[in-house]
Amino acid sequence: MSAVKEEGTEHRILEAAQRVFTRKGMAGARMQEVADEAGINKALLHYYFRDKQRLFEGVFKGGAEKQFGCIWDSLKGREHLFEAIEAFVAAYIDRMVENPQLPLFIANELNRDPEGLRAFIDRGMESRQLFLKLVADARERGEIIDIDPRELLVNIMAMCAHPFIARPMITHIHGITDEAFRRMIIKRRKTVPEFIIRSIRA
Amino acid sequence: MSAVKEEGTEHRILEAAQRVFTRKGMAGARMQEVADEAGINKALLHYYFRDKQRLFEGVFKGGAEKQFGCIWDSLKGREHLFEAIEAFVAAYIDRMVENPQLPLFIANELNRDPEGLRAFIDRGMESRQLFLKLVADARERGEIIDIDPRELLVNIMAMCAHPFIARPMITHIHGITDEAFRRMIIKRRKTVPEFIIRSIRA
DNA sequence: CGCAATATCAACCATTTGGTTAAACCAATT
DNA sequence: AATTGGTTTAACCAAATGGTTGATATTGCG
Repeated sequence: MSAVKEEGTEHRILEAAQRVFTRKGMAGARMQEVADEAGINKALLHYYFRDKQRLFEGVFKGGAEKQFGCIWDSLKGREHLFEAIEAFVAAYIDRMVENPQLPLFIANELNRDPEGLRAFIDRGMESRQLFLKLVADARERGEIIDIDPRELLVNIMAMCAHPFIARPMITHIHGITDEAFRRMIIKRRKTVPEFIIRSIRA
Repeated sequence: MSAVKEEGTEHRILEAAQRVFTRKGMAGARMQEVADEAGINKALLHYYFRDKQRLFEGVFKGGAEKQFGCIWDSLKGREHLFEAIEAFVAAYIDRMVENPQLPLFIANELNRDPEGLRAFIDRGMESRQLFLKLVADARERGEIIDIDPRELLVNIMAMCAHPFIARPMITHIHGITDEAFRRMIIKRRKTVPEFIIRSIRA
């Protein structure tokens, strides 16, 4: 039994599929390419995941949903808004560094089929409530200015996700290498929370 | 001659193609669907635009490139950073309101083929230089804190573009209607510059 | 071992899809 | 009216693609 097989075919398929799907999107991904990347036969793909749609869902559940759940969870147990923002941004960026293609992939598939992926979004609902409460508390204590908390959340997520979505544009327009881009991202774990907090502090 | 024909077949094809391409992406778009949407035969598509790639380029040049050029141009002639930021954000959001699917489409195609679309990005280079200069000037006058201007530009673009890219996620997680989303966007023409300027003002 | 269940594969099939062809249409010109 | 040029169409084609089948390994177990 080869070392490759030991890893478990199903898991290997999911990893390959995630790479291909995030690279090419649902429409652009080819079953043959997934099979090749997993080092197996195309028929075996349909043996484990009946069709493309189910394979896609498998990838989405195992990858995207878990990653984003992780990000939302970083808010849990926080008692102060600023601390929560720092944790959220750090978690967001760390997850994106692990899988830089993810945000664009998710944005795409959410646009393609907004209804079908409700469950994915719902996982963040709980943490969203907590975030709103932290904002309200901070506002009451006079620590921050009056700001629409929903807009604040949009801004935070925008600054975390967008560099990964617009990466080719950013690297090219600023004439920086991939390595410099990586350094910029790492720096943003600190600068983004600073940027946000400076903007809302009373 | 019917009123429809009067508009010019080529132009009508481009409009239809832009709708289909931005809705489905390059890989997901079907030539037949473009033909249907333009109310013409599929063969006629190939008569005007030899193949899918050329049709895509036609759409990109006529749509995306023009739109983004417009945004960059809003910086021209500005003398003060804050004023420039206000103009840039307003132009960015206005263009996106006109064509909400555009940022996701561009992000996708730029990722798919970073090399092939250099010309598109290059159009912004001139304005980018101006932006850097405005930041340096403001810094010298002590009006703003010390901040990496490239990161600032990333943040600005992130806050402008991301709501359109993550729209399904935002509307669902905040439980708002399309109309409420539209209002939020309009409001952001003011709140985003405020947010940014508050954050960088010395 | 022998046998049943699971896993894997090569070859195949039906449909979709980008692209072509040859003929018809139509408006202007001779 | 006949010619000519650009425009439009229906029918067609080859390649790509998602999915199936039936046979062949491989594994676990009595």
